Amino acid sequence: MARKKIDKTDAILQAALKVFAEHGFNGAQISKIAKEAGVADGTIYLYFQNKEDILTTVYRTTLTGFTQLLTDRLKETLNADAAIHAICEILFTFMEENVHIAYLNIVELRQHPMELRKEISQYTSPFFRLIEDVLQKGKEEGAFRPNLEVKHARRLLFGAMDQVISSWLISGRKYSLTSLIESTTEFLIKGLK
Amino acid sequence: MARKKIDKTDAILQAALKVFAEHGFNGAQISKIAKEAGVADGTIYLYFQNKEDILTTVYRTTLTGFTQLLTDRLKETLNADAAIHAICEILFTFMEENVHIAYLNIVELRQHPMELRKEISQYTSPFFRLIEDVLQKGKEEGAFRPNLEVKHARRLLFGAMDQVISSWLISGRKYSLTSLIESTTEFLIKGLK
Amino acid sequence: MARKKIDKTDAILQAALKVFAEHGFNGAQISKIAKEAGVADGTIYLYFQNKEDILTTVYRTTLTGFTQLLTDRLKETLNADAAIHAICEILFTFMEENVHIAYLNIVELRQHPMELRKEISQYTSPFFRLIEDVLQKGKEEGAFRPNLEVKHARRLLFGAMDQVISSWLISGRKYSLTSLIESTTEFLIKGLK
Amino acid sequence: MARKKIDKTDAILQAALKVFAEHGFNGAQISKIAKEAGVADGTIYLYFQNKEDILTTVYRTTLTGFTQLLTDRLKETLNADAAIHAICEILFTFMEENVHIAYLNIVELRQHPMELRKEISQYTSPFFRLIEDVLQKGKEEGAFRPNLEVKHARRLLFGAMDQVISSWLISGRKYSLTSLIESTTEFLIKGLK
DNA sequence: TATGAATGAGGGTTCATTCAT
DNA sequence: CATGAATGAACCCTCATTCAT
Repeated sequence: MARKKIDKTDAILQAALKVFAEHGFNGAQISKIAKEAGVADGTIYLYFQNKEDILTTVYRTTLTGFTQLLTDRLKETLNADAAIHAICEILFTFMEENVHIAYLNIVELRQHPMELRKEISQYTSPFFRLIEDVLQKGKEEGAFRPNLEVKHARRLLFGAMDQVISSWLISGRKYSLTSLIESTTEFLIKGLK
Repeated sequence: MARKKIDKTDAILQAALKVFAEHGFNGAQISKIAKEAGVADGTIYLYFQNKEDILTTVYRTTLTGFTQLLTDRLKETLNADAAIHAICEILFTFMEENVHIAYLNIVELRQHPMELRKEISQYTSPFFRLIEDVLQKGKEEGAFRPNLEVKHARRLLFGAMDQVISSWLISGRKYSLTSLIESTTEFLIKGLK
Repeated sequence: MARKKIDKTDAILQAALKVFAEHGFNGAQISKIAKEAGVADGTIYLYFQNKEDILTTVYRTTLTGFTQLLTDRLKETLNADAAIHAICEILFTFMEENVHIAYLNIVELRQHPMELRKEISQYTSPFFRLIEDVLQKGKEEGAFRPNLEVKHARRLLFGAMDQVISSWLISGRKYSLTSLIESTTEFLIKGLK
Repeated sequence: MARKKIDKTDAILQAALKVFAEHGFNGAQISKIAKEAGVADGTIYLYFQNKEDILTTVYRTTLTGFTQLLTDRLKETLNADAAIHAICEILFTFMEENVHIAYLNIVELRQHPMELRKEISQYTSPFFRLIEDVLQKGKEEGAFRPNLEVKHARRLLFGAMDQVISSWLISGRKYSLTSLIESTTEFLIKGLK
């Protein structure tokens, strides 16, 4: 029973991720999501409060999963430079393997009223904190310059990588995203020295 | 007469910029824009084809103005490093002085159907080309590393700066954006070496 | 279930017939039709594509029904003169019993862009062909004059009857339409001899 | 001055006739009529009360002119049969020479709320009375059958001719209307005997 | 739980009419 | 008299949400 409930919730979230990514929040009708999930329109409201709740949940589960993945991987890294490399590698690989999430990110992350955006940023912050931890440790280890403002640096890092991903998507994914890991990492690490 | 027409066009564009920035494209009702501009709903359609046309025009005028400003300023720069500094300075200063444009940028730039997005990218590309020119020249001058892929580097640069601006806006502009010019420039230039 | 769907489709068509007949296509607001049908505005769009689709469907069902009725009746007629009489009788009787259809006919039949008109003429042509068949057979049987141009004669016939109906409606139906069957038939048959 | 006023009134009426005929009442925007007439939108309201007033006036002037023409011609006819022939000839010839009026007739004559239609029928009645006079005289002369109900016969006559004109227009005027005078007249006269 | 038919508020756009110049 | 910019009411259609089954 509980199992069934999770299955259906999942089906809806999967469907929503796809439809949101393809059409954006406004272009994603509930009926489209329902059809994609193989349930009735009304059923969706048994699992979610409203359309916004679906989007929020999609973000939460997605980002939680990604953050967990990154956390695990960072434990294996030996030094700050390797950690930066790992972050970029994990991010690019993950996006190349989960294109819907990548699209959702650029299509939706920036288009909402401040209110909703704050709700969403709640789920990005663990990811951001991971980056900041790496930067902080790198600073303490002497790998990065001592006057580095960690939060600001995190924004520069994330912004740069995010833009690379966006451009790749907008181009229609005509080239490999992971092939850009090395050159991107070089830029980032040098910038932090 | 002609003067009056320009005035009204301008009033509508100003209003539209504000309302689009505050509510996004979908949340911006024509009636809201009209009220803000101090005209009747129908009047807007004497100056613009439709809602999309307003957004497009806002982008065009806005970005054209900014690009012109940047072009002029870049002529005065002596070397590649100074040019990078100038780009960041002009961008941050402009955004701090034109908050609506800044908001519009993060709220709208990425949320539209591909068709409209291509229309818009038409107006961002001159700006991007300016950055690329600087990078190319810097490469040739030996200021940046020789294996730099110009387009990719432009994305890294723009993404990093863009994210700094976004974060500043999302924070509610609680700190000064221009105060971040130096630290941002340092990151960018080092990354390019 | 299916039953219910048909009922609602029918209710909307009935309402539409009435409202179209009273106000014409342009004067017939969807909300008026919805109210008359006892449904919400949006419900109409669950059964029809758009306003035009409603009108088209009204015509189709209406004219199909009438043509069927006439076809059946014509099978029983013995000669050409009787057939002409039957056509007039069926037409006048039908219109007297279905006033809305009569009104719709004169209010709407001729007022639309060519495109829509062609769509509609699709449903009138079976009726016209029935008349033409009668005329052709009458010609062959020697009941009508041999140099009769069938299509032209059909227009004369239909026009004459149609005008009688129109005048009757415009008069406010102050007299009986069916009482004019004999005199009308006499005119038509003599004209064809 | 007075002359000028008439000129402009005329220009507007000519333009309105054309635009109404081409697009129907609802499809005929005031701005279209104004442009066609070579005046400003507002100017139209110096000469007419509103859009409906323009249509009404177009009908009045048009039909008055035609009725006058017919009156003159009927004076020359020697007998009832010749008069019927004359009516058909004048009507078909006039319509072939004034296509806009012909179109206006079928596009508009039947599409209006009863109120407006009665206003218009005011201007058609002189024409109808002319036909009725011919029929009455023919009855008295013994040219037509004695039990002929004049009004009813007029409707049959007019309806038949009107339909021939309509079909001709709808066909795109691919054949000559006047070539149908003889066959039409034959039908009408025989029907009246 | 699940369904999907029904709801009805909301919004972009048109265009007859007005009025300041 | 003439202009045409401005007005704003009106209307078709969409779609998130509800609720009877």
